[in-house]
Amino acid sequence: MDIVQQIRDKGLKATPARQLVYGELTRSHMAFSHAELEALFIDMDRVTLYRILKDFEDAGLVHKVFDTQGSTRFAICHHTCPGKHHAENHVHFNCNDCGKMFCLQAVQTPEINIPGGFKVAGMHTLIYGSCEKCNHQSETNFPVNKTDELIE
Amino acid sequence: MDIVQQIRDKGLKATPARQLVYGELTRSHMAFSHAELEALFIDMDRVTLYRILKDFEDAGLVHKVFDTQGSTRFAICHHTCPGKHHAENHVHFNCNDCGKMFCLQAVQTPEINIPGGFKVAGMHTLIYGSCEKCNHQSETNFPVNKTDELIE
DNA sequence: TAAGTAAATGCAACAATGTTGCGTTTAAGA
DNA sequence: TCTTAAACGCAACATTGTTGCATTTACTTA
Repeated sequence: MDIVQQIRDKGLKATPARQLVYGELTRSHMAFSHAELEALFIDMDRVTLYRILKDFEDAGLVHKVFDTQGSTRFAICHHTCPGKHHAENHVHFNCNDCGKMFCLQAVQTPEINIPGGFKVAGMHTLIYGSCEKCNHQSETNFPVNKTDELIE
Repeated sequence: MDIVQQIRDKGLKATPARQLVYGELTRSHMAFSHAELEALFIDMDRVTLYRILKDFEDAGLVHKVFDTQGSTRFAICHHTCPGKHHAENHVHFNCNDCGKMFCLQAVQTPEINIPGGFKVAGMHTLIYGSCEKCNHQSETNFPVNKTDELIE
């Protein structure tokens, strides 16, 4: 299904700005910060971008996550989220070196038991370390080749 | 060991403000936001509080965590952290109702395997739901008694 | 216990991130 | 193509955190 239709299906108008943002997010498994998107779409108004991300989140198109620095990031919802209540039951990986954040769709958040009177509703799992690209670069210590660009 | 000595042992001067902050943090297993501490110590300068928390973090006295809203919180390091590198291998619980955040010292972060070329350095586990107090209040629906104040 | 000094504080100013109000423009259905 | 609610662009504001600098204070040592 095309991008325009996916946006419209959520009751949102498929404006050019929204198509750009949604397109970028769907094309990768990355969680983007506002700053990253702003740098990508330099003509886009700052406030408009904030509102697009908020609207997408409310519509269940993207989910909001926080990286190891506490910065807000947005990533596409691959498993359709029912409205504002995001399942978001997968794990995120944050690279300490390049700062990029990956959605590991395939990895579910683990089960965990906690003591005390806590009623558990869900959990966030954020793994950090080195992503493949950075990892590889630091080991080999010479410029990586073009194929590495395809990893993400 | 007393608070003054613990602060001095990290090479920091045990000023009144630092004693107040460190005292509050040690007395509970809670992770405090800057705003919560500011409300607690109304005469304390905003910037001073920021610097105290930063100094404590650098010294390994407290660790920084982020709650489900992405807000920064600080909690005491119960297992002595070597300088800036915090072990912080325990789980945190964030109450959706009262917003408070608890350090579950007894619960270690689970083991997890992830695919791809990621090199894992560590992980953050944040569980959310209802804390005992809020949980209990919503069930009973009448004012809780004084003993509930002791739960934390 | 007084003096010297590096560290900590308080204040003002600034920076980054996010929100709100409002007038203008535009997507999409009639 | 017309209409209109939704989205946008801009300015202003709010919150959170940082930096520079002059003043004060905790701790050392004499």
